[in-house]
Amino acid sequence: MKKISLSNNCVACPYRWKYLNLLQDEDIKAIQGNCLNINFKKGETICKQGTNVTHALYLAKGMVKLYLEGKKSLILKVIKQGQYIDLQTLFGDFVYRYSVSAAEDSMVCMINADFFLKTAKGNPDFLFELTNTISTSTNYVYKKINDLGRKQLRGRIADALLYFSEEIYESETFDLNFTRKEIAELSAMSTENAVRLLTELKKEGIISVEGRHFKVLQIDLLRKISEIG
Amino acid sequence: MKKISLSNNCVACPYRWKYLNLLQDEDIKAIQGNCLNINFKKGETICKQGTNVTHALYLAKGMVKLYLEGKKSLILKVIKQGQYIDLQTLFGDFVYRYSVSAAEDSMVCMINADFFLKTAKGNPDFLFELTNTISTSTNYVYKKINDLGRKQLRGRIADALLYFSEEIYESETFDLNFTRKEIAELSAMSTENAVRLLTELKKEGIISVEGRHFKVLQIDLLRKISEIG
DNA sequence: CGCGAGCTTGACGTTGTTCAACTAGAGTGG
DNA sequence: CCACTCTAGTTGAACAACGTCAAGCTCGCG
Repeated sequence: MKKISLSNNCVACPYRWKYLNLLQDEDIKAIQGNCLNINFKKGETICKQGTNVTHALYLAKGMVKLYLEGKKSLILKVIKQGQYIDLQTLFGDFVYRYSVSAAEDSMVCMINADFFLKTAKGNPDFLFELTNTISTSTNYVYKKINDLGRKQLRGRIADALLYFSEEIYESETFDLNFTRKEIAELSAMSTENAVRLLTELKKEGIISVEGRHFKVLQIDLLRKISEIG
Repeated sequence: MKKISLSNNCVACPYRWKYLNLLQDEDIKAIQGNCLNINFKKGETICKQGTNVTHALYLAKGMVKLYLEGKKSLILKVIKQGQYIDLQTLFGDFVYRYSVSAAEDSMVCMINADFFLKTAKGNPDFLFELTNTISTSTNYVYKKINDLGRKQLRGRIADALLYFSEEIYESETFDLNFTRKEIAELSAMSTENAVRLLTELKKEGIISVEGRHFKVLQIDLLRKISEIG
């Protein structure tokens, strides 16, 4: 069951977006009046591919995954707290190109879409940072195309490990909250091959794996594997 | 040899961006003073992966391809006249993630990057449309990931044909100005397989092909092939 | 007429998926 | 506390998908 509540103090919120301060306090308070806080448990769906955007979604706490649905899923990326989830949809054609679900218990701020866009339009500096955010995220997607379109399995699993280590957990050791199946979906391969390649990398001493506990031992080699594909 | 000239009448330019009119004439004239027109012959490189953005690039006339370099190229997309080429780089981290070259003789307007950004920031409505443009283009890239990450060759070649027919040439018959190798690079497959699949689709009566002259005969079937992957 | 680039086809080897079987651990109900 | 079941993870073997190699073909151009 989701716990829903009205936002009560966006101005002083410790989880607020780092560029929210580009707005005047009165604008922030107005947003607050149009904002709901919703709690999602791990695994719950936050938004669904093919539906229309009605709110700007800001991930205040937790972690979510963006993925494409179909016979088999493809995980586009993982988003950590402190980021918007759906800006390019909000500023695009309002149709979600992907689904989003909680990778751990998460809290999402839902801000009325029209109101959010109006506020953005009235605050160029704020809008400018939103635009930068969208652009940076687009560039990530280009990298993803490069990875999927031109690398073999070994390169792709290396990409996934580097992604977790460098982007998501920001540490050479991490406790992954994703299954082998999800690693495979992130790398666009079968679960079996993801497993095989992980044990291979483990045997070669490039990583160590114990269940969900990972450690990158030779990051240079991992980068090289990623490069040569 | 490139023909370079100063822009001389952006206000009345028949090739100008459809949302340029959101700027005041004085702003447009200021842009004009910071804008060069450059002609590229087919095949010439317009910008190079890994380099820094110094200008906003607007494709006034012609057609270009965006592609990732490497041992083998991967064509991300084709851009037709009337669109900006590098907005997400300009608003991102200023490093080109892809190379661009002319698919036919083209004219590009190069507007000083700092000046362009400053102007955008000072004109929220204009900036808003730029943001929308970037967002829409991001959504296209998600589709591309879906195509490359989850479909087999047959689905991917169908995607390429639909892309040319529906997005680029906007006609069921078209004279392609790309080689078989480039079709393959757009679909992330070997040239040989691109050829094989095209003749296959031809034999099945789904398309007709004579050299570079294409005709989509059964678009429903093509869409179905694209869907099932 | 000869040359080279783009195109085409078949044979073959590699890469990656699918299927099937098995293990370990976590939760459940008697 | 012990069967029972369910899910995640693992491994091997068969099979399909795809790329590479080699050869030949066509057409435009010098």
